[in-house]
Amino acid sequence: MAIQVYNTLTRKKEEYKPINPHMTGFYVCGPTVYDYFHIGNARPFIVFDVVRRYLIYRGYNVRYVMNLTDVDDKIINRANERGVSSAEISQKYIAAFFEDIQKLGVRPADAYTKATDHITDMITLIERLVENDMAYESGGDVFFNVRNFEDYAKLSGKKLDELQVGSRIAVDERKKSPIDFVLWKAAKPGEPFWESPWGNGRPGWHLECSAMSMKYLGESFDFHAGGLDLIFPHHENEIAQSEGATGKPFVRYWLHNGFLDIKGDKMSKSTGNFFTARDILEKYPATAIRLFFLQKHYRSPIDFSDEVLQSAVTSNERLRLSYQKIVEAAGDVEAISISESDLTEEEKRFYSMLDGVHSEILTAMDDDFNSPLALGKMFDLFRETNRFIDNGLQTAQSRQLVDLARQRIDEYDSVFGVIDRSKAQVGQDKINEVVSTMVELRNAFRKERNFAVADKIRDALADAGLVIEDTPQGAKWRWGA
RNA sequence: GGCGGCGUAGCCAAGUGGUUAAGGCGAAGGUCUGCAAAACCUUUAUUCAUCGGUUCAACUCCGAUCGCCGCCUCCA
Repeated sequence: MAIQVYNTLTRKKEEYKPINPHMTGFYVCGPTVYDYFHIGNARPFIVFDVVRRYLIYRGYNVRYVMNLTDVDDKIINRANERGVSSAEISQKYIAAFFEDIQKLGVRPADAYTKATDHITDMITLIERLVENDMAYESGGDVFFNVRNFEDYAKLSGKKLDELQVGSRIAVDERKKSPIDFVLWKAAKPGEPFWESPWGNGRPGWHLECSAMSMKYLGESFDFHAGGLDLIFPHHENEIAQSEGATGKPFVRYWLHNGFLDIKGDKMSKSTGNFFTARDILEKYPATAIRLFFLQKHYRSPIDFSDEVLQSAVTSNERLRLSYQKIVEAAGDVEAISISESDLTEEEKRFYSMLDGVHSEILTAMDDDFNSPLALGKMFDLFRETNRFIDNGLQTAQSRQLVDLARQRIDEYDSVFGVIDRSKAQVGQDKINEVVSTMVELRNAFRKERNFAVADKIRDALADAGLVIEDTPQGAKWRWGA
């Protein structure tokens, strides 16, 4: 079964066929670094990283590139507000960006490309467009000549005559057509600028993505992803700039994630209706935040609420504790091969459940990365494995099977990253000794059936975030949620 | 106005022309426990916004209605 992806360009699911069998090119629109990114911005970073991980899991050699847009009106405005340089602003928020995605468990891209490092590539691209009569200079600015690019609006499906041009932004009178967009902006006082054939200036918004994606992934590549709102104009204009210059199809599959809403409204910096990712990370574990996102399909809108996030925290705890239980139950198993004929009936059932879940998870993810369905199957796998363990592991084969389940879970979680392993180890420092002593004391009181004191110890530890569990193997402690 | 999306249990959420409408959270009961915790078991949608239509058969396709949301030139 091949992977099916929903392609915004064709508005249907298509089978994924690599352009180049040796390299899957994947470009994701990254941040404009003028502020901390908010939890809605985090969605594409997380979900497309998962898409990329899944492609890798399925054997594709993915080259994953993300831009850092560090020249832009918003950065300049922010710099002016604070009386610092644009570079200071962008450096600060690039550093913050890396901190935040790292905490969110997003794997690093193969390349992060900064717009300011690629000015000459952008100028070259504009020159090609001018040569092709796809762009024209006017008063130090260079505009894309939309009327000369036949395929314009093929991604967004808009009709040029019906675009309500100027509804939000005043139309520049130097444009040949109001729908033309700027490729190069002449320098204004107090703004960063670079030299160009059209005088000093700076690149327009969409240009860096065209220039950098083609530079690192080739003039035609497989995937380009970003938020729904980027379809128009950003990605539309990228197509125009790229194909207008090369005459080749730019991107095969366009992927767009749905929005994160707050009480039904889009989370947006311009309205002040947002929470930064770093604030949310203060309150919730990253694996719970990931689960929150991945339990909904990436193209659907999500309503952000503490209630739903809290339920993700609870399910995340369930995964975390069950995983630990599975690891402990498997113990240090010897690598013996499982021969099906030696298995008990129950073991056979478990073994075939493992294979059933495996194919269900692959089928789910193959179908346009249906992570909610796949995670549902993973919860099934946990429940079945817990039950299998609870029924008692009599044979070496049984423990071997549990270990196989553990391996499978590790595989799946290499894609999803929803199991919190940060608390897997009980503390190794002084706290460990203190807590162990407390637990021993409590055991002593329990033996004397002095439950009042024993419970008081347990309550005190609970206040410190520690959970005591009395198991058949004795009392254990762990960190709570 | 143009284009696009959505409406499934208390909440979140998969699904889709015909098997019991996944899974998670919550709630209730049970096993285990001194009590808990964790885990497991059972229960929790005769029904998929509403109304029509197509069909042997629709939650799934078509139409209408209501409600919600996004984009329409620098927002993920």
